[in-house]
Amino acid sequence: MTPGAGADGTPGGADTATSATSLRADAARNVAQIRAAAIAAFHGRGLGTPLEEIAAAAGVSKATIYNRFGGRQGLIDAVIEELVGAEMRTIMERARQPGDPWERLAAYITDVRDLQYREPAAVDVHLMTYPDSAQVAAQWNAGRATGIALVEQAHQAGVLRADCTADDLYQALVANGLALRHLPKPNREDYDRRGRFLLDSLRPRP
Amino acid sequence: MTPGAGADGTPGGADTATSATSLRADAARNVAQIRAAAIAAFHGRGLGTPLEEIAAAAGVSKATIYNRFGGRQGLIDAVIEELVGAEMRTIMERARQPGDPWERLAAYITDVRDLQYREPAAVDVHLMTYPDSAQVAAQWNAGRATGIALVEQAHQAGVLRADCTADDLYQALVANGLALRHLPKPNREDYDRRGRFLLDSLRPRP
DNA sequence: AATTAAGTTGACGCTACCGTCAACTTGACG
DNA sequence: CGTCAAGTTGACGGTAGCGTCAACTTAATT
Repeated sequence: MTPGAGADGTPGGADTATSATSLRADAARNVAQIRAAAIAAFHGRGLGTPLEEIAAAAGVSKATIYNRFGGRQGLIDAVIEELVGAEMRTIMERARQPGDPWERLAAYITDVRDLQYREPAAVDVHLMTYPDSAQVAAQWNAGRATGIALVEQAHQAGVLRADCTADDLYQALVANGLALRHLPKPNREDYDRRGRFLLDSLRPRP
Repeated sequence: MTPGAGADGTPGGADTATSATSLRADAARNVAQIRAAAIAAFHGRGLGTPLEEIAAAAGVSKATIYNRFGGRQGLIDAVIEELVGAEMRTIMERARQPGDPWERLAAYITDVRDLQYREPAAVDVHLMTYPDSAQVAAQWNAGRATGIALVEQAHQAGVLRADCTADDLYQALVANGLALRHLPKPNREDYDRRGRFLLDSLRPRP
């Protein structure tokens, strides 16, 4: 049996929770070490971190990652929830809470920007750098749907400038992520001030 | 004598204008073809275009580019003025014209964004992707100085929100360039609308 | 047309990453 | 403690780009 799973990414059945489908002890240990190393590496360098680096950090060979996870995609699928999904879900939940439409939209934007600042891997999700990962695609879609809904509600309440589309919002957030990825990281003060500029630019023109 | 020039980038003396320092006829022809190919390639793909591609388009071997220009840097130096410098200079001149400080700042931002939209190589200059090219560094500095001056004058006239710095402006323009570089090119209508958002976000808060 | 300096280039070695496989090692079980 | 399927890995071949050099070609000069 080919160990690496082409599509599902969980060859031995090492789902985030139930990693019990009869893995030999050493293999189970390696899975854990690789996951931990991947989380650390993705956190520091984004989802494009060379697999050999992750393997070295986990104390295994690159080939073992292919054996256990089937490649980068499977590895991403195995850790993206813990790395980004949980936080994104919290943010979207907060945005779905009843309340003032503008406050909710502003909170969403602020929260996403904050996540991008803290977590390079989130930028990869927002950019869909690895669109073939089912998990990433799902999270991307969820975020997109939330943004669309918030924009629509804000429009209906008249608290968002009329000519602003959901795509404009998406574009602004992605551009922000790209800047974080490619430019020296701004200090928090500057970053937050620019966040305020963005929010201000979205208010209805007086 | 080593042909490729380490620092000045013009080995045979093939300055933009006076390419007369005794190049053999075939070599002079090659220089012209390489320049033309580089301009076309940089225009389409930015300053990172593989040299082998440019060489092929020019009908020469990659090594000839190294012989005549000393590598990517020299090649950039040889064409960046024609490719970007001229337009940037026009833009800066327009911004230095006497007139309403806000109009001038807004025109500068609009013009730079427009140039970025039309010319990928301009984005490389704004990003300083190749900081070792003297020409590129010079253009970058000139643009930066112009931006700083415009921001200062706008502040003095009270037409720019007080908490906006020149770095904020730089960051916004660079993020815009990054988005153009890494995302599907937006249509003109969307792009211009977002430009208006940016300008609006810079006005003093009421 | 002979000479030769100037010019060109194919082929090479280098870096950095990916993905694979035959051969080896080892945990688990009788 | 032997057996062997499960697991690991070093080494390999592939891609994509860079920069260099010895060997070859050719324009210019006499």
